Amino acid sequence: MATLETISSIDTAPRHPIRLVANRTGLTVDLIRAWEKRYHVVEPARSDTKRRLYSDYDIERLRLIRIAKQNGRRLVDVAPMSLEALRDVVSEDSRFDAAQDNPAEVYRPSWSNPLESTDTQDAVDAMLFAIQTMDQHRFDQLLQEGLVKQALPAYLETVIGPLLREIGESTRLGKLRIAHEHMATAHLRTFIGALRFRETFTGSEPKIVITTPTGQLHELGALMIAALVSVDGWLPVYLGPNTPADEIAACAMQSGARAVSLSMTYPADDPRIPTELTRLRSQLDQKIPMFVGGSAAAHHQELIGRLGLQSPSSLNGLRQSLNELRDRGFRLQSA
Amino acid sequence: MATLETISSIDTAPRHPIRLVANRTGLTVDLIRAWEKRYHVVEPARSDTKRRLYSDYDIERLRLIRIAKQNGRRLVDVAPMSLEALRDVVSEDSRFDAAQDNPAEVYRPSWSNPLESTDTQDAVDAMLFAIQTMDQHRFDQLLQEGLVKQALPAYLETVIGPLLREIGESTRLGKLRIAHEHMATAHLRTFIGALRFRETFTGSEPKIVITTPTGQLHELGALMIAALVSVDGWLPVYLGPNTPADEIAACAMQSGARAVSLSMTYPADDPRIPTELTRLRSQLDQKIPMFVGGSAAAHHQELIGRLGLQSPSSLNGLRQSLNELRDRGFRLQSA
DNA sequence: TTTGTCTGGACAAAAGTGGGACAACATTGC
DNA sequence: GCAATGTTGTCCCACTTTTGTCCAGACAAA
Repeated sequence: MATLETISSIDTAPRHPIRLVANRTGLTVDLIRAWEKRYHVVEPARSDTKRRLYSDYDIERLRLIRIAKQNGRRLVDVAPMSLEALRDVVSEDSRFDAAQDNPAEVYRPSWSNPLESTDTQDAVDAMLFAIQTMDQHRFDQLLQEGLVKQALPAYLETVIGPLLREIGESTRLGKLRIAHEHMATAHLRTFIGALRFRETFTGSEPKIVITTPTGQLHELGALMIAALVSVDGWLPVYLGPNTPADEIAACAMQSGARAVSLSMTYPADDPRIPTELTRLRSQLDQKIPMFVGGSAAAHHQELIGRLGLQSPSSLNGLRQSLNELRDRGFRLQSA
Repeated sequence: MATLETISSIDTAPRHPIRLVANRTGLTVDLIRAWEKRYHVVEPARSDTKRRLYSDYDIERLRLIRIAKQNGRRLVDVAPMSLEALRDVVSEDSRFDAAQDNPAEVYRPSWSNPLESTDTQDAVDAMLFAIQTMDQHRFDQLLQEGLVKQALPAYLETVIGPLLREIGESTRLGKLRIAHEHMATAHLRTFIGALRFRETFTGSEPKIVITTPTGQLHELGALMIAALVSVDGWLPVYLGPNTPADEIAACAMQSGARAVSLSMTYPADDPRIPTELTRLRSQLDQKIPMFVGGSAAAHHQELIGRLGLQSPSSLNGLRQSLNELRDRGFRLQSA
């Protein structure tokens, strides 16, 4: 039974080119070579033409060293360490980081509680009050009520959207606790998700892949879009948040989607966004339009223009574009 | 489970001209020919006049190779690979790319493994098939149907749990793409979330805070617990995934919860877990029991014992503990 | 006739290699 | 506080290997 030894061991077979190592570790090719030259951080095997060939073990080492550096360690110190020592160092550092948290604060409601919600601002305020008082039942009730008063698209644009913004802003300012935000987000996830099933399904709807790119962990924007487009006779293929470009492309192909929509909110300047969008655009059939929305889209105007993506300025704009696309599709099919 | 292998087989009938292949894969015509000449990447059949005729299989190969190249692989390395090997390589790469935050949702409850009757195994297989073919409507239908046949607690334990495990495993093995897993996870999030609203609400239920600790991003285990306990007359205060210890404590205090339940699955050895659990236990009223479950709980036995946490070995065990707690509470209140 | 594909080869761009330079920054010694 | 020294990421060069594009002339398809 060699299991105990072998389980945790990492493959030391050399097979990965330097470019792949750079992709996986987030280091640059130059840097990997420089580290090797100076400190022998890793000593990769070579191909018969002197190309470096790295093992999984090497990659893990580099990854850990990078994290150690981010935690403030010096390269000279960590370079000669064994994998185990590196793991220890890294986990010790992150343990320390986790310890510094924000202090608890006294809770005091900062919104009044408008019982009769006349206009949308009142509706949002009432919901914020319910969130702050952790009154889940009331929150659900308000969400349901609002939906009765307005059609879904208007409701999403005038109530849910502003509500999300207020929640984010209030949490940032400390008016809401993270716990409140979490509870509200979880409820909204359930609520908006359930909306999609209200529409009947005929099987002939055009499909649209909806998700967020790698690094974007907030899914509510995308989920709102899924709910919205299902009203207009699209069938959303909803993938949740954080989907790699390759997977989005493959999904669009397999499902035969006619469009792709991405939502980006936070972090707005994630360096992976340009790469991912470019990759997706290049892998996707040119006839399939890509829509990008969300607050972070504004930070990538140039890229969006260069890649020829569509970036509607509002949910309504998105609806209109999709309606046109759908109708154009119908004409094509019948012609 | 031969189904999963067979349905993914690809047509090898040669019929596509090179131009179409170029359009579909995003490669140029010249490049496809060059790859063939130099590395025999694909060896298409020929028409009677020597025109190349590609099969769907060839196209898939070329598509995968293109993606592998974008991931940093060298053409020489990937050219001789089989389709399966290519799939492995590509899915491995996109999993470990600098993205590296989204390893397959491997939900392996430490607390279940009943003998799986053929009935439920069939149900799971049917769902897996729907997922693989991206038949969302069918998947929803199957989820709903299953719920009619069994009571919710049994359904969660015998169908949903095993399904999650199979999805995780299949994705790891490359039988499912990450996109499939994402779609399935998103649907399950919606489905399980909606279950909580089936129960009527009297306002007198004891509350239980349910979430996952910092670093644990997979929420389905926690959400299942929320659905489960609402059947037994608890009101879940559900916070979604990744909640810091301080926030959980504050939430328990504000809502007046009688218990806290945490789900931990991946990563099992996150160094933040001990810190967070210790912190939470110390901030929480000693009279409030903490339940921890999920596959990662097994990695922290010693800690769980030291802190005096409860770690039921099955969903049923959790139910029983909570029922006792609830009834004890009633006696206390009426006394 | 016009357009597209085929073969084989030529050529050029991209990417990798070893070596070194250099600026920004941190640390040390005084 | 300041200068000297050490650390580290980035860039440049000359050269090799790998990979993408282009061309010419023959033939096939529309």
